[in-house]
Amino acid sequence: MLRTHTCGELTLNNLNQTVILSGWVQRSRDLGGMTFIDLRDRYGITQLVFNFETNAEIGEQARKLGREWVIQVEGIVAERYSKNANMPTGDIEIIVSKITVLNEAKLPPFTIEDNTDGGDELRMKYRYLDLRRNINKNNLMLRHRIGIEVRNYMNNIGFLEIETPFLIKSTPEGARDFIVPSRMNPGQFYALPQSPQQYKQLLMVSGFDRYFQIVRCFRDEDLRADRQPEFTQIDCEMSFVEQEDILNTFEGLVRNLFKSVKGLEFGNFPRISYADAMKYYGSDKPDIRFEMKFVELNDVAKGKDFKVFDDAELIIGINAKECASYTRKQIDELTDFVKRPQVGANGLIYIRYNEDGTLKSSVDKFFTETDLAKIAEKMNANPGDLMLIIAGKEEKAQKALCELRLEMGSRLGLRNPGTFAPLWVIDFPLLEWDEETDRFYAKHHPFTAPKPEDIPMLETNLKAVRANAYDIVINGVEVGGGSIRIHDKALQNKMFSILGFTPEGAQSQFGFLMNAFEYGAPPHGGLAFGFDRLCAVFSGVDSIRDFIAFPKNNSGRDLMSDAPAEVSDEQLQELYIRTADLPLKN
RNA sequence: GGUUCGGUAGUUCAGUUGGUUAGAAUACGUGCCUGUCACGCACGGGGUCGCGGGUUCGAGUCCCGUCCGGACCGCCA
Repeated sequence: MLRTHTCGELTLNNLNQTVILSGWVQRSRDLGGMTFIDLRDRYGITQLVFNFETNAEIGEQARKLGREWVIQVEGIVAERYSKNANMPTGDIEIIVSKITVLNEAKLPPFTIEDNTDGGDELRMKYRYLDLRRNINKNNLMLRHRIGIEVRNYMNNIGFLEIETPFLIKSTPEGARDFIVPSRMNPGQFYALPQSPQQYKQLLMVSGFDRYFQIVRCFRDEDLRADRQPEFTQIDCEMSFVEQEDILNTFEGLVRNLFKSVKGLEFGNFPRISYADAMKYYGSDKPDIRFEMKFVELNDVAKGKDFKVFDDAELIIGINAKECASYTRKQIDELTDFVKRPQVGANGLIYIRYNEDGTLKSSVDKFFTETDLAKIAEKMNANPGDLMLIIAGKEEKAQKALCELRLEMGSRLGLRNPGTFAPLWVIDFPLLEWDEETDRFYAKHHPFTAPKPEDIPMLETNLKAVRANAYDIVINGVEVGGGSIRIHDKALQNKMFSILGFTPEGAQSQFGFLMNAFEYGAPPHGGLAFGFDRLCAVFSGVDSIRDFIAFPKNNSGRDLMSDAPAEVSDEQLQELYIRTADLPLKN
């Protein structure tokens, strides 16, 4: 037997038992007359003790053990002289009588400790070692926990988990597909799914009225801390439902996750329309852990001969409570922040509402104290507050002020990772105009149903048509989104034509789905959660990589295996792929 | 495609205006130490300053190029 117990379970209840433990040497402390070794496995750490007075021979063996060696020990559970209240096994230690070295280990390139000395790159290269650390281990355990809770909950309310194919047909809409050459069909390619979208709709046609799947998805787009080329969705679809049914069902799921995983109770999630989200937060995924809503100032700010304001399409501000004491330097910092190309504002105007009731601004040349007081009143500002104002084209100003609002929220400590503010964003626009290609794109995807009351506008005002589409947002992170789908063939054809597909083009891209819809498609809709993001949000961190066992870096590389890599000419020849078109190196 | 930050000991970093033998912490090794748990103390080994070129009497430091990594914008229905 290699072990009788794990390294995390022994307590005073096991006193005087003879036990066998196996694990990794975390660290040793050699005090001369005695040596302590921390033995680690997935379950915890147990202290081994070696006393040279009672058994010098085994003490000598213990001294030779290096970091991360894999060992097995046999010994007796004893009560500690000096206990360690910080660890679950801190009351006991093992008086070891026998050591077996199961495997020696090279010195790890970074220390396997909670406060490791390793940098990101190195830890990625040796990811299997990094996963020995508590932080990563706990993240993967949380992921497992959430996955189990999702499956239990969905099962309990009648959902079936059904797998869909990974080798599918490429679709031109949306994200770039990863493509896979077909050896048996020269010159032809599969695509890896960006999501099981069309298959889950086919399952609705098949009558599986409650489907879900925890499934890997693939998108060949540039990466971020919260975006990986392969990621996992909790993909869900339901038949015979309206938007309200879906929101309620999945709000139930999220509420249950919060309760079972975090022990938190929530009432009904607030709902906000896309239009209001943009108006008040400048974002379709607002962080509503704090207020600081946008206030539109066009009527009180224009007409004072200040060109920036008079020329602006939109003038909006936020009220940073209790920030009137901000120094010139701090305000300059904020100005630089919004002027960064990524944020894109041309400048920042401030109005300081001093404690004595006077008003001081960066535009005093154009605005009298009375003018400023009007703005202050509109922004609900009080003495001690600092108003920050951005003007410009509507979209640009909203985006910049959104960034500034989040920055101020962070600076003021209003974005506590332990606080959770979920909400639904609903009534998304159906279509999005693309200047570059001079055509409409589906904001969500081409199967999204317009709101019934907006259908007449498909003939008159495409930009104003709203969709039965919705996102669930937690703490400013879009953790899920979905829509009611079109199940009416005529409406679907109308959509394809608006999106610029010829009937033949639509038939060749989506024919199998369209054909299926002729055989009795039920009304249906669904939603997909980003599983990795959900885990990250639950932990209050930004990076989903921390919740993926073996993630890619932001160039899409696996630093550990060094994928992607070149393949042999033979492999390429089998696939009828020539290398001649590759960019030359050097 | 773009913006920006970084690359110096196993590791994390410092390195002033271009100037003597490139430092610290930690890790590692050796010795001492009987209650440690970030043990302590002493000593020691450890460097292609990412790579290539240039400027200079002299380059870790300045310039050009290049490779690698991080963050972000575009992109991500």
